[in-house]
Amino acid sequence: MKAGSAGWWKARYAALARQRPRAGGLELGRITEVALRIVDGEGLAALTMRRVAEEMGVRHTSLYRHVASRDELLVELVDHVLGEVRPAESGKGWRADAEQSAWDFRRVLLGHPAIVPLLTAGQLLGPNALRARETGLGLLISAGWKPSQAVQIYLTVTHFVIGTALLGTGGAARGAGERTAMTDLFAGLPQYPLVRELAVPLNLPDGDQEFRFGLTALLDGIGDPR
Amino acid sequence: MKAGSAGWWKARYAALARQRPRAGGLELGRITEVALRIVDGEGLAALTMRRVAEEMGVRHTSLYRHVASRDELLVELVDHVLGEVRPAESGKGWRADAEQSAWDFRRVLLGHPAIVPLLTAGQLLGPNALRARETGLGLLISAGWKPSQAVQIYLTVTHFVIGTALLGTGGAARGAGERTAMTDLFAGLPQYPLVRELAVPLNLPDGDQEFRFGLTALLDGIGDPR
DNA sequence: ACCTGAACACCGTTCAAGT
DNA sequence: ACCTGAACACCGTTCAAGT
Repeated sequence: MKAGSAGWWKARYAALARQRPRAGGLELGRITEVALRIVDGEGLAALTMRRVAEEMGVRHTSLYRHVASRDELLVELVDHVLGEVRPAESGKGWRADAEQSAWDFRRVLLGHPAIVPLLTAGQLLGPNALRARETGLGLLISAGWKPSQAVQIYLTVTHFVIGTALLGTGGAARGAGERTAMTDLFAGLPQYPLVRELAVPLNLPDGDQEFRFGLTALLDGIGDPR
Repeated sequence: MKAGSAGWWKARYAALARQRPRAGGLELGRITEVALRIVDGEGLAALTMRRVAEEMGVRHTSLYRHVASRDELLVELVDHVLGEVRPAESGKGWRADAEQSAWDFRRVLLGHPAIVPLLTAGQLLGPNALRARETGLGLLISAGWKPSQAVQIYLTVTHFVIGTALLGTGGAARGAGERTAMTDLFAGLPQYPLVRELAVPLNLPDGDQEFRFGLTALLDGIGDPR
């Protein structure tokens, strides 16, 4: 059973419903917290089973009593992070709500850049993901969009947020060193005059501004329910 | 020197310019081809140095004579794939050109789904990436967009194409098995009625249709140069 | 100049054994 | 029920040695 698949989540939901408040604090919850701390601080590559175990003062083989694989841990981690997204409630109409939701989703993702690539691994079917989906669709449908349009809009905007988070964090040239290296590189490549001339805005994009530009264009282009 | 960084590419361009047509066919070119074949057929995880070497009838340690690391091989692979993108030449105005470029870029990415995640690793500074960038910016600027606007539009559309390719290939539920598993899952989750009702369009999105919808909205929202 | 063999320092995962 | 120790089958990478 592949971690994160529909079948996997079905078993997972069943386990959650069955679960009694255990004595020593949920072990999986603690593992997830430790994993998130490692990932936030040192990136995804630093998240090894051995490292998590070390942090918890336990042998790495013990973790397999609580989590079936590293992949499964990553799936739990993703839904845990999605739990930080707050439901939109601007009261200013669907477009304002959509904008606020998008910005809030972005805020959460930028807070945990290392887990963003994991959002592309497959369907997001955890409780927090489904809650956000339900809220988003409800917002659009009660604003007058037909269900099929609501799906389209929801997917497009969500994918836009994930895509820009993914490309904004990886793509920007941080630090003065990388910036001068870039100038150096283009200085020796006269065959690309526009690329060279526009090196600064191209390579030091203001992520928030690009996000605002794209989101505005997208929502302008979508228009209003008709 | 981190593979794919500006400094790394500078050295790489210098090496390319210095290079004479070698006797036995470029070794790095052959390595890249073998790597692409593996990746296309079996995914990124199957691309190990040992596997590439085996495919070439050589010991894996020999590869390090031609490529400094696996990361470096991945960077070469990405630019190699970007070489498949064809320059747009519709002759029907900037918007038609932009649409055609976006669809062509999408076509290339869907042809090599396993390398799409690599596009988010950092700046794309290889010769094929810069050529595409130069062409795209030229197209926009000669259509009347100001350079700063051209950069904004170019980045937004490019990121949109990458983002949808990334999320479309990973997100869709392929196959009847996964589809019935999804139905099964939602049947047991009455707390998400909209998610359940709209399970089919949400989880079996037509990637091309979502792409068309989003691209149209984006370009509609961007409008024309003013 | 290029390839080989042995070795190092890591991984994730399994499983019998202990308590 | 939970943790441990040893082991397996992998990785990427380095480097002295061969030709």
